Amino acid sequence: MKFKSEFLHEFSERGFLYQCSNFEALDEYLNSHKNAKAYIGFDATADSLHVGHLTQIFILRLFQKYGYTPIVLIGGGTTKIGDPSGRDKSRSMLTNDQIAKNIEGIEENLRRFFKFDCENKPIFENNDRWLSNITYIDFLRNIGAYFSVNKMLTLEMVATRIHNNLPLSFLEFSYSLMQSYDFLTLFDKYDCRIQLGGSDQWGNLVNGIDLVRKLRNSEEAFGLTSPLLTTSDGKKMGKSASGAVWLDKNKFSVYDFWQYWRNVSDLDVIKFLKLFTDLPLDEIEKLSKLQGHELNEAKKILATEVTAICHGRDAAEQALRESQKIFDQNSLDVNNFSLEVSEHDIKDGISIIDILTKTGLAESRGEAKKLILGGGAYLNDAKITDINHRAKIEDFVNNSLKIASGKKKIKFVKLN
RNA sequence: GGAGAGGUGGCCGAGCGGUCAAUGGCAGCAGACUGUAAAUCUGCCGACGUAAGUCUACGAAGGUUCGAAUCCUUCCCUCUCCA
Repeated sequence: MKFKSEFLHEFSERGFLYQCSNFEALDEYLNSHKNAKAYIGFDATADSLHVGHLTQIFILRLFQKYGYTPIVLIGGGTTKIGDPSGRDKSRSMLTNDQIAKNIEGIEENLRRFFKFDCENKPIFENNDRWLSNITYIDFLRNIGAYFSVNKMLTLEMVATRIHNNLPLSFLEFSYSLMQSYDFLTLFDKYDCRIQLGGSDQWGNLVNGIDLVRKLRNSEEAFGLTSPLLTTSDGKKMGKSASGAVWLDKNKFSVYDFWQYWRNVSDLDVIKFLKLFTDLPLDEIEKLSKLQGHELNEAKKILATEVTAICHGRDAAEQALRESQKIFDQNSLDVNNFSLEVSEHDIKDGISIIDILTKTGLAESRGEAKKLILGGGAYLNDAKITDINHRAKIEDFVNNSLKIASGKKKIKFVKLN
C-alpha cells in the first residue's frame, strides 16, 4: 500500500501494520496535521514491562520520530478491572498499592525510549485520574447509553468466553467501555485522534472510535493496530530460559537481555531487525541475504541494536564484548560475577550444588542435582557428574570460576 | 429462586477408597546433532534428603475409615437448563 504520510509508510514497511479503521482518512489526517497525537494504553499489572510490550513502545517511538506527539496511557484505573482480552480466566485483582508501585516501574521503563528535549515530547497519562472519580449513574448516562450490548456480545473476547462456557464478570465486560471512555477523554483533553494497539485490541479500539464519533460528532478518530507478535514457532514473545524478559535491568540483566536477542530463531531475525532497531531498511535488506551460520552476525547486530535502545549504547557494547569473550574466545576474563566468595569460604572447597543454586542457575538443590545427573553442569568447561563435587581454590583461574548450566547459561564466581 | 454438572500439578486433562506425588498432552530444563538457530531423538520435570524416607499438594473447612484426590457434611466458586 502506498501512503502519503511518511510515518505510515515506514510503519508499514517495518511490519507494524495490521488493521486500520480507515486508511485513506488516517493517511490524510497525518499528512495534514503535524501536531497529531496518538496513544497506546499499558496495563499496570507488573512492576516492569517486558519484551512483549516492545512492539507498542517502538510504534510510539516511530510516531515521535516523525514529529507527532505520543501519549503513553498507563491503565492505573483499568488495571483495577482487568482486560479480559486474550485470557480465558479472570485476572486476580491487584491492590491499589501494588498498582501504584507498578506504574512507577513502568514509567521508569518507558522514559528511556523517548526524546524529552523537544516540542513533541511524550505525554504520560494515567486513566485513574478520570476513571476513579466518575459516578456510576453518570457513567451509565453519558457512556453506557451509547453501547449496544448486542454488539458487545460479538466482541471476540466476550464471544470466546461465552462460547467456551467460561466465566465473564460484569466487571470485565465493562472493560471495553472504560477503554472507550479513555479515548473520549484524551480526545477532549489533548485532541488525540488516534488509538494504537495490538490486534487483540481491535474490538476495544472500534468501540472507542464509535463513542468519539457519536458524542463529538467527529469523523476524525482512528484506530490502528499492529500484528500480535509471535516467534516463528508460534509462541508468544518474551519468555526465555530465565523467565519473562523484563525491560528493567534489575529484574533481567543487560547481558541476559542481549543473549535473548542473540538466540532468536533464524526465521525471526530480519523481522525483528525491522521492528526493533533503527537500522535503515536497505541495510536490513543486505543482512537478509545472509545464509546459514552467517545469520549469526545478523543476530549479533540485532542483539546489540535492540539492547542499545533499551539499555543504552554503552551497556549494549559491553554485553556484546562479554558475550564474545565467553562464547568466541572462551575467556574467563569477565566482569559480571554472579557470586563472590572469600578464601575462607572455600578452604574446604565449595559444593557444586551450592554454586549452582547461589548463582541462580538452579532454582533449588533438587534441581541442581537433576542438572548434574542429566549431564548439564559444567565447571570451567568440564562436565561434572558427581553431585558431591566440590570446587577448590585451585579451580579458580585469575580468581574467577566459570560455571554453566548447559551451553548457554553461564555464570562466574569471583574469589576475593 | 429451582434443577443438574463441575472445581486435580504452569496450562489442558485422566483418575473416582489402598499399588496416587497422581496416566497422557502442551509448556519448561538438560543431553545428542548443529551455527549460542530450527527440526528430530533421549532423559528430567512438587520440596528437602547421598539414600531409606520425610513433608506439602487434587476449591476451603470438618467428618467416616487402619487408609481419602476418590465416601459424607457444610461453605466458597464456575457453567448449563428452567422460572
